[in-house]
Parts: sequence; C-alpha cells; structure tokens
Amino acid sequence: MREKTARIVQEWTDACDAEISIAVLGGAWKPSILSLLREHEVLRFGELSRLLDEPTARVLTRQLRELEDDGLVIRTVYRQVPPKVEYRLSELGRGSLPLVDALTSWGGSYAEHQRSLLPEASAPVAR
Amino acid sequence: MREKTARIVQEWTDACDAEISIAVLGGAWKPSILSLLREHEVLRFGELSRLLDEPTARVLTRQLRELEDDGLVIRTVYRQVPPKVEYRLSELGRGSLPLVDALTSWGGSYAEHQRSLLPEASAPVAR
DNA sequence: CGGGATCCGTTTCGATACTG
DNA sequence: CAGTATCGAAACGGATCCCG
Repeated sequence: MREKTARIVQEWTDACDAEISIAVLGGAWKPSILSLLREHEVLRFGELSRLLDEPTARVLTRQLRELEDDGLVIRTVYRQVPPKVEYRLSELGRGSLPLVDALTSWGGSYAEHQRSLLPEASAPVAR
Repeated sequence: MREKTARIVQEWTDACDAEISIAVLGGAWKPSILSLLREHEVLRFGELSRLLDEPTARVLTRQLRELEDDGLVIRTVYRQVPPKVEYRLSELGRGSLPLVDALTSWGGSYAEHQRSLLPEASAPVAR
C-alpha cells in the first residue's frame, strides 16, 4: 500500500470511507487503466501507453506503480533484452470494476446534463 | 459549473467519464457533506462545520462553493444580522448519493481488507 | 455568523532528456 | 522497451488574520 493510502486507511474512523476510494481510484488515467485491463486481460507498458492518449512515460509509470502498491494491478517483469513488463488486474482490481463503472456512468450522465445547459450546444436541441 | 469541471466535461470524448465523477466528488469533505445533507435535509454553515471535524472555514467554504458551482448543492442566503446561510441538496446532488454510497462501501471494504494484512493488527485475529 | 484575503507547504501533473 | 532523473507549473488543503 502506498503511503498516502495507508495514511487515509489508518487515520480514519468515521464515515469518510468514500475518500479512500477516491484516493485509490482518483489518479489521472487510473479508471481508464483499470477498464483497459478488463478488456485486454494483460497489457504491456507500451500497449497501455498507446491505448491511452500517450501520457508521458513518467506519469503512466507512477499511476501504474500506485495501482500496484494499492494492490489493484499485478506487475510482471520479464528479465530479458529488450525488457518486457506486463500488467494485469488483481482480484482486488477486478473487485473495483463495478465502482469504476458506477463512476463512469454517473460522470457520463453528469456531463450530458451539463452540456445540455450550455448556450450554443452543438447537439440537436428541440425548440 | 466551476472551471475545472467545465474543462473536463468539454474536452473529453472517450471513456474517461469516471474522471468527471472524481472531479466533482473528489474534494476534501465533499462525500461527507453530501451524506450529511441527505441526513439533515438542510444545514447551516456552522452546523455543517460542527458535524464535520471542524475544518477551517476557508476550506469548508471552498468545498461548498464548488459543490454549488457544480450544481449539487443549493445555497440560500438570508440577508439579516447575524447572517444565516443554509445548504441543501439539489436534484443533481440527490442523484449523486447512490454513487457516494458506492464509494463509501467499496472504500470501507478496501480499508478493512488492507487492515487485515497489517502485521500487528489490533483486531482480534484467529490463530 | 459566515465568510473573504493572504500566505504557505505539499502533492500532482506534465515536459524534456537520458538509460540498462 | 520500459522506464529514471530532473525540472517547472499549477492545484490543493490548511493556517492566520480580518470584516460586514
């Protein structure tokens, strides 16, 4: 478990469990990474990078390490030249998918709702 | 809608809707605020502050304004002396509660799972 | 009572360059 | 190929002081 997650998990007694979820899933690209690993079962670093919108290696590496530290993804290193590293979901990671779906679903509805309130919407509006 | 949310809502085309949810719900105290407003229907600033663990007024104010800007809470100002300000959930805010519950539930399970892996756990361990 | 103004330390994201 | 090292910019949470 990475330090940030550990701090929140341990210091919390009351009803703020939601913030634990956000600490674990709330990084840039993390929901997308988890969804891609559901679709593809196992992905190499470069494959993940291409399927996402080419985040910098620095950023992608950090997100993957955090997910690994928090126990959601499993990282397998093949010691060979050129190097090969595979990522897949752990049991805990698979268990997070329903929540990721819920986040995606509500976020999509929210975005649609908000776009419908914009002045010059490009969507066909009945009027 | 606050600027951060607007940026994310507009610039996103693909499957990253989950990050919209996190942008809206991911601030400090926000899930707790929403839960408290479900329990109490309507709360004044000072009541909210006491029910939470006394965050600084600066911080609580910002979270409430962001929730208001994003359309989840409704702020009502009574122009009187001393001032009185009430907060309640909007329709959109009530619609977020199932997601808040899902975050709370998964976060609680995650925390419990992780605590069970700690070396010197204080919980009674069968062994 | 319910904030606003100001300042600060930390975290986070991201770009660029380099490497086993 | 899969990163690491270094740097900069911005966002965030929080403390302190002040106000109508």
